[in-house]
Amino acid sequence: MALHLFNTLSRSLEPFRPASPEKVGVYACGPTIYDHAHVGNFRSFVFYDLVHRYLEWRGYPVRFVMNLTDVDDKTIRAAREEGRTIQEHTSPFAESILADADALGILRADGYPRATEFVEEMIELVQRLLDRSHAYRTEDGSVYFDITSFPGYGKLSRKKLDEVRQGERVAADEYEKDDVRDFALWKAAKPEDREVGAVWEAPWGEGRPGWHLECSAMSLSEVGETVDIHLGGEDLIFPHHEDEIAQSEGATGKPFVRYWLHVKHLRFADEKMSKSLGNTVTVRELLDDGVDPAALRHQLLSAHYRSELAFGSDGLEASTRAVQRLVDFRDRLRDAEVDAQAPPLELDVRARETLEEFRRAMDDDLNAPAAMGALFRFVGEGNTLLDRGNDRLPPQEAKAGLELLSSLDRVLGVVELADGSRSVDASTRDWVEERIQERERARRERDFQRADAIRDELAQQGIVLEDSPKGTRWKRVSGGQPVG
RNA sequence: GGCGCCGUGGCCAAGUGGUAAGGCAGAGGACUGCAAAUCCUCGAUCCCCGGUUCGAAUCCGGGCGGCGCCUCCA
Repeated sequence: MALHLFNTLSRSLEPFRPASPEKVGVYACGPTIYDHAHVGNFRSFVFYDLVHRYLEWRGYPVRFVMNLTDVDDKTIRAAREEGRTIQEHTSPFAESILADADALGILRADGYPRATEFVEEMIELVQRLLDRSHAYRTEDGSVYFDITSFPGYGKLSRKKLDEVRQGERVAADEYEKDDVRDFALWKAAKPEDREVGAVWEAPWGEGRPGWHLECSAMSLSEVGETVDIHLGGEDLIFPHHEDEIAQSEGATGKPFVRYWLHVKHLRFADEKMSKSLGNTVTVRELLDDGVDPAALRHQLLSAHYRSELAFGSDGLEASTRAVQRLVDFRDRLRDAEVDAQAPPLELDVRARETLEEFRRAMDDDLNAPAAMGALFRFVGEGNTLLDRGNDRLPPQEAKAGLELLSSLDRVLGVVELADGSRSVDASTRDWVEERIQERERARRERDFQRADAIRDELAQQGIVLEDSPKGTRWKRVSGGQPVG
């Protein structure tokens, strides 16, 4: 079976066929960088990363781009409040968001274009739309897209034009449009735009780009006229993506996007997490509170992207333990005794089966929860087999098992993250070893009170001991209590 | 009002026609000095009511409940 994706455009599962085998172009709608990103945003970004990683795992050459919106109503308002230019205001947030992305093990994109870097391209795009009579200028120097000039308008969101409620938009809009449903390509400069440096020169007057123009311009120049996959949150379907299609196809006459994928919202305290509802939690806050980044990543992958994900501390707690189970199993397998004479456990057979199950799940519209189900089934059965074999197995089986784990983790990215936050420096290592030896002496003398005191002391530092007939093993675990 | 989604064991969550993956939590047991890790055992008539079918969590109709979009939003 080949990879299948649910295309919002057709509302159905379609086999994935990129326009060209040479390069798969992916454009992801990124954040507006006027504030720190919250967990809901990162549900999307982690999903984008899953797409990125899975396409590469599947062997596609990928060009993956995510934009950063650094000029719009919100950035302008926020910059004014701080008395800064939009540039000054947004730059730190771009850094903060990329830092959070790193913390969650998100692969770097091939590019993070910012709207303000593509104003020239946007102006050209507007000009093309004017030339092709898809747009018109108004007296104040703004430019609007004429949606009646684009017959396909509404095809993504499945809205009928005459059903769009018009009253509120008229009241809310202070510009002069021919038709209230038209949207701005270029907004004539206002004093508050000038204050924060959000003004550019254009043939039809000074102003700034409209709401949706940046994605079209950057997508066209950074990925190409036809993008294979365009990613975004479900809230962007209308009007953002609908307008992008109109602009882009209006300008190029070519299909803009082959596959539209939209992520459902994160639910937090029974409603969607969003800034306007004021129920957001930032990634930064969670990490500062000691949440294991690997657990957060695991949690964000634990529901299918087209389902709502109920976010909360119970889930984070469950994910923390689930991640530890993966790490423990990997360590157990890595430390197992390999011996060509060992009786076969057939772990390699299970590894092959698991790989197939994993691929089948991911091929089915990137079903990460089902894919992780296959992984955990392997862990459970693997533990049983190792128990049976007394942690001794043939080398090729150990190798097959470890390779499977690392292969699946190239997609999931959970174990590598967990390893990162569990690393221990040399001096701590020495200290731990020393304390363990001391505890061993106490145990030999059957001074269990003292032995337990040492164990507790280590536990306070996040070091957990596991006694076994082969000696005492130790590991670092993630500490801290999730909030929410 | 228009469009759409969802309702699976205590929590989270796969499965969408052949009688219920997985994670977490819980109970009992094995192992352990005690733990930890691990293993074994235990738990769901899949919101309700009808219908289609040899057979439905899965399809259809109705109901109840929750959520999203229609406006900035991942």
